[in-house]
Amino acid sequence: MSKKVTTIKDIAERLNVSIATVSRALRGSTDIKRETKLAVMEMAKEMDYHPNLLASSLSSKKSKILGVVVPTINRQFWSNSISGIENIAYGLGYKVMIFQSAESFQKEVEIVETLANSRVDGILLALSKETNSYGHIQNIMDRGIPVLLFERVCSEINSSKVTTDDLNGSKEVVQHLITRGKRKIAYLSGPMSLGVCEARLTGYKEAHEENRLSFDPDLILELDDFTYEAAEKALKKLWEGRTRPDALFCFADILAIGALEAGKKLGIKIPEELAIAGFGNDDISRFVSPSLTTMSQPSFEMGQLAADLILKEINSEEDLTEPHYKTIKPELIIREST
Amino acid sequence: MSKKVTTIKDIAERLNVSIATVSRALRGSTDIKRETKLAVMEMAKEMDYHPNLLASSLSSKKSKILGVVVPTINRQFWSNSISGIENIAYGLGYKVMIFQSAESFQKEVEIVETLANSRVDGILLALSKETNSYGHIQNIMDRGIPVLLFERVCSEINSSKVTTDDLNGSKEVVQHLITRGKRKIAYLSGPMSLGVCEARLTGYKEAHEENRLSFDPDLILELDDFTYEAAEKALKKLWEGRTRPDALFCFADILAIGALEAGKKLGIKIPEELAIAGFGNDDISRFVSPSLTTMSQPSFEMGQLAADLILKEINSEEDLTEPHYKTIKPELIIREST
DNA sequence: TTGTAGGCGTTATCAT
DNA sequence: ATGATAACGCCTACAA
Repeated sequence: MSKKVTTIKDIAERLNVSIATVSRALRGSTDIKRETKLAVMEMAKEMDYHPNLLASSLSSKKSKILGVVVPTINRQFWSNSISGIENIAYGLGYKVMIFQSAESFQKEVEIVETLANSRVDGILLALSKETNSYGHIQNIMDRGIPVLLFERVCSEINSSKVTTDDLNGSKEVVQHLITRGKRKIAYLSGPMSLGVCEARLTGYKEAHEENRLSFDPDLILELDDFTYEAAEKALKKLWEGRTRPDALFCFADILAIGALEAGKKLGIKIPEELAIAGFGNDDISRFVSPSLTTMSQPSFEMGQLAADLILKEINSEEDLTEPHYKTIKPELIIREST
Repeated sequence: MSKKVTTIKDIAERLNVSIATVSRALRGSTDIKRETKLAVMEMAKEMDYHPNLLASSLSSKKSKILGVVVPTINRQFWSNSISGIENIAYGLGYKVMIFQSAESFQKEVEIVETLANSRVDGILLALSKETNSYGHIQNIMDRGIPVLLFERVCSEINSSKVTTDDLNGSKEVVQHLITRGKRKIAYLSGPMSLGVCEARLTGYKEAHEENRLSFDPDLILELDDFTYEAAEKALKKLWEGRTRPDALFCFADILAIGALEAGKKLGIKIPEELAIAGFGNDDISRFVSPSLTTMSQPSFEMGQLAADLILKEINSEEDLTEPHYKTIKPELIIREST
C-alpha cells in the first residue's frame, strides 16, 4: 500500500483544469477566479495534498532556506545568534539550516560547498578559527550566492558583515581595570588569526596608550582552545611567570571562569590580588563567585541584524548591492571579580 | 554576465557522451569504464561543475537531510544532543536541519509540516511542552516519513524513541536526599503534561515508598517556565508555605540554580537547612556555590544514538521495521549542595 | 559499458 | 482567467 502522494497534477485532473491553474490557485496568484481558487483549495484538502518544496525550489530557483555556519552551537553566544537569525528568518518564511564547523577549516569548506549545492538562498557564516584562506567563500560568492560574515569575519572577503565593536569593547574593559588601579593587566586571547582576537588586543593596547602605560608582552597569552582547562593552565603559567599580573582580561567568559576557578584553587584573592574580566556575559558569569565582570554582547540581536541584512540583500532586485557593515556595541557589566 | 551554471548536460555535450553516462560517472557507479569516468570527472572540474542537490533529491526521492526539532537550542541539553545527532549524521553523508519550536505547539506543527514538505529523510523530534495532541506527527508518519521521538516523548505515537531513564534517575536523587537525612523533600517540576516530568515524579514517589516515607503534595510545584526567575519565585513560596522543605529536587539544573541563588539571598544555609539537587549536569552546575548535585545526562550520546537509530530505519529495506526504544541511564553527581 | 527517454513535481512563458 | 508546454537538473529503467 505505497500511498500515492497527490500532486497538483492529480488535483488538476480531478477538477478538469490545467495544472497551471492549480499551481496559481495554490499560491494565491491574483489573476484567478475566486471560485476556481476555492475549488482548488478544497480539493487539495480533500486529497490531502502537500506541496513538494524540492520541486518548487528547483523550478523557482529559490529554496527559501538560509544556511548558517558557526563553530559550535554549544556556546551561548552562538546559540543565541542562531535564535536571532531564526527569529527573523522564520517570520519571513525562510527556514534555517544550521551547521557546525567545529573550528575545522576542512569541515567549513565542505559545509559551505554543501550549502551552495543545496541552493540555499544565502549563507551566514562565522569563520572557524583554523580558517585563514578564503577561496571557498569567494567561490560561492562568485556563484552568486549572498554571503554574510558575522562575528568571526575577515577583511579578505568583500561581503556584508556584522560584528561586535571588539576594539572599543576591549578598550573599555581594560580602561575599567586601569581605573581600578591595576597596572599589570594580562590578556588571555584566542588565536590571533581570528580578527576578533586581534581587535581586542588592539583595544587592550590603545587603553594602555591612552593612559600612558606600558605593558609587558609576556602578559599576552594566545590560547588555542576555548576550554576551562586551557585557561587554568594559562593562569598558572602567568602566576609563576616573570611578571605576575594584577588583572586578567579574557577573550571569552569561558576562559575567564576557568581562570577564576583556577585562581581560587591557588588561593589567589579575587579581585584584590587579581581582578578578572571576561567577554560575552554568558549566563554562567553571574553565578560564579565572585561573579564575573564582563562585556555583554547582544548575541540575539546580532543574529537578527545579520538575518535582516542578508534577507534584504536576497530580496533586492539589483545584483549590485553594496555590502553592508554593521557593528554592535557591547556593554560593560561590572561585577565582583573586578 | 549571469554566469551560466554548468550541468551534467553541458559536460555530456562537451564529452560527446550521454547525460546518463555523466550522471553515473559522477556518482561512482560501478559499471562504467575507468577512462570515461576519469574523463568526466576531469571535465567536471574544468567546467567548475557543482551538483544541484535539489534536482538530485527530487529525482532520487532522497534528500539526505535529517530534520531536528527541539524546544530551544539555548539550553545545553539540547545543543549537546544536536551535536551528537550531527556527529553521526555528518559521518554518513546526511545534513541536519535544525528548528526550534520555542515550546509552541503551533510552531511545532508548522515546522513538522515544513520538514515533511521539504522531503527530509527523517525527523528527530522533542515535543514542545504545549504539545498534547499528536495528529501532526501521526500524519507525517502516515506519509511514510520516519520519525524518532527523543527526550520529550509521548505514548500516543508508535515511533522509535530515545529517552533518559527519568524514573530511576529521579528515584536515585531522591534516595540520595533521603540518605542525607532529609524528610521533607520538595519537587520543582515542569508541566506534568511532559512525560519526563511525570516520570520523575513517579521516581520521587517510589523513592518515598521504598523508604516507607510519606510526602506532602504541597511540596510538589509545577512550573511553566524553565527560568531562574520562576525557580526563585517557587522557592520563596515553598519556604513560606505550610510545610517548609529541607530538600529540593529540581527538574532541571536551571531551576535548581535559580532556587539556589534565591536561597542564598534569603540567607538559607545550603545544604544544611536546604539541600538542593538538579537534573542535567549543565556546565554551570559545577561553578555555582555551593556546587550543585545533579544527575548527569549524556546528551551528546543520546543524540548520537537517536541519529544512529533513525538512520538505520531509513536505510533498512523493509518498511515494516519495528520501532526501537532506547533508554539511557543518567548518573548521579554528588556535589556540595547536598 | 553506454545511450534513449520518460519521469520527479513545480514554475514560468506564451498563447488563447 | 486559463491552458499548453517547455524548462529546472538529475535519476533510472530499459534497450542496445
